[in-house]
Amino acid sequence: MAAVDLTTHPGHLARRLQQAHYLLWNTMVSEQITSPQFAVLNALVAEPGLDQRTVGERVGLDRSTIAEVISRLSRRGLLDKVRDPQDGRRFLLRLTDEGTRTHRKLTVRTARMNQVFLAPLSAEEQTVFFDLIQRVSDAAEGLRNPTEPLTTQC
Amino acid sequence: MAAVDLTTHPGHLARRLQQAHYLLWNTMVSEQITSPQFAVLNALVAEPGLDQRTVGERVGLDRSTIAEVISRLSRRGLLDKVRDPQDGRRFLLRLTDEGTRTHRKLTVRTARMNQVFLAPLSAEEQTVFFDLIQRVSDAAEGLRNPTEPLTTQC
DNA sequence: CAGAAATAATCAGTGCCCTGAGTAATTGAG
DNA sequence: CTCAATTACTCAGGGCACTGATTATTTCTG
Repeated sequence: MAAVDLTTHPGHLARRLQQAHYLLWNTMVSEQITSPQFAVLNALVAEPGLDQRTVGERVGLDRSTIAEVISRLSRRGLLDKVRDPQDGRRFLLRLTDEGTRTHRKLTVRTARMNQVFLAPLSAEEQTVFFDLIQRVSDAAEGLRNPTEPLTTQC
Repeated sequence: MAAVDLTTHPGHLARRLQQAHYLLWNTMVSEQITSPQFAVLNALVAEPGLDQRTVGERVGLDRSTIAEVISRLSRRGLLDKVRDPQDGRRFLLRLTDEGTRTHRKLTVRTARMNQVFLAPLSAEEQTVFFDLIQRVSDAAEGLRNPTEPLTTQC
């Protein structure tokens, strides 16, 4: 009797959107490489030699998850992990040739998939879609970090 | 060099949006009950006595995931599973009093959380936000089902 | 320089999410 | 009525996502 309408719950919509994307990715892009894995490859194409933590920051994955994703990519020979000689805590990450090839191939397919995925929206609507989601995500993320830029002096 | 901009990739945005929601849910709604679990409770408030598969359909969870979620809710005493006397394959699900109380309590908190989550958007923008996400999700979901309504005769 | 604080990575534990294979019960066709 | 197809659920297996605790290394401070 007191049930709510989940279609007005952004969390539920976000989950459904991600599921829909996951399924389309599997059929149109790759069954081997997942979307988060592609994001990691992409980050390392942009900035080779990043350490694990920073890659996680770039693609929005926490320390544990990024460790798993990287271990899978490494096991498949798509990237190399080497200890940073400057800082023995870090591992520096770099794509292998195979990793670079995979990224290039998936970039094309991903673009096609995004077109299909966004096809129900007009060009203007797509812009709004990106803008709204990004604003909500950024704001929510900001709620986590206790707004530390308030360090006036010290 | 050939890296792409992930902020124009709906899949990446969807993942970030869901993460942001997950974190806010944990701080503002509950650390015990997750958003998918709440969705199940909500479905059973609307339609008590549903079977497991149908609940999954209502909230958008596949057979395996819904089984896990229900088993957790059942373990916590929030719902009861009883064999359907009419059909021995089914389990009929029904909230316990505790489950109903939990749903009522979380409904209030969820509404508050949604307000905070959507605060960066104006009222009109919120409407557009729901509409766009829903259209994209529905369309993608439609790509899965091979449009079987095309059964002309047989 | 030595001990304390901070940092990068790992591990254990929980939960969500999907597929493919298997089991038990029901339904449908011959 | 009997056997095959269908259906509800379970199980095994892979991957994503987070927290809290631990380990190794570096950095900061007295």
